[in-house]
Amino acid sequence: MEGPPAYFHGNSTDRIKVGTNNQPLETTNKNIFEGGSRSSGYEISKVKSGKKRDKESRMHRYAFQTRSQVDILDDGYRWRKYGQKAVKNSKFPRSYYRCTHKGCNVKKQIQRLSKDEEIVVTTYEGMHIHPLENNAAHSFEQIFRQIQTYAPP
DNA sequence: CGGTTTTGACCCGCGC
DNA sequence: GCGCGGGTCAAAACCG
Repeated sequence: MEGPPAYFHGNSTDRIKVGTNNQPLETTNKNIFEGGSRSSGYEISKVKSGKKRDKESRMHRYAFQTRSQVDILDDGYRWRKYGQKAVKNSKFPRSYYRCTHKGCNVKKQIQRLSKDEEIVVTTYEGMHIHPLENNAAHSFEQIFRQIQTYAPP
């Protein structure tokens, strides 16, 4: 398996602190509820046959684009990476993270656009049922703040 | 040592 | 029915 981008190779443990606006951070909030042309498994309307316990997990989906050099944004939660797949239209692989809470099944996808490698699309799926770490909540709040107040040159 | 990343395999829905 | 594309699992490696 060769082909992982440089940023994946080198610093996978390197997490960006949101409070540190060292690099330009351009963010655009947009919700993607597309499901039209392709089946990407976006919306699970009906469950089917007694497969396994299937709860309403893929309900709240929210994604925002971030212009950053790092993929992992510190939102104050603990994430465990459980997969990485290459997307068809993207030159870069998509990473799958899951919240490491007890009973909190929140998932998170991180994808980088092939055209603009500076743009990182982060997609959240589900709702957290557990409070944030001590005072890490400020991280997420600051992310939101930067989303709305950033003014591109 | 424990938690997490890594990476290939496996699964599932859909289109041909 | 098979192949494709995307999503998840699980075992070993890895790092504090």
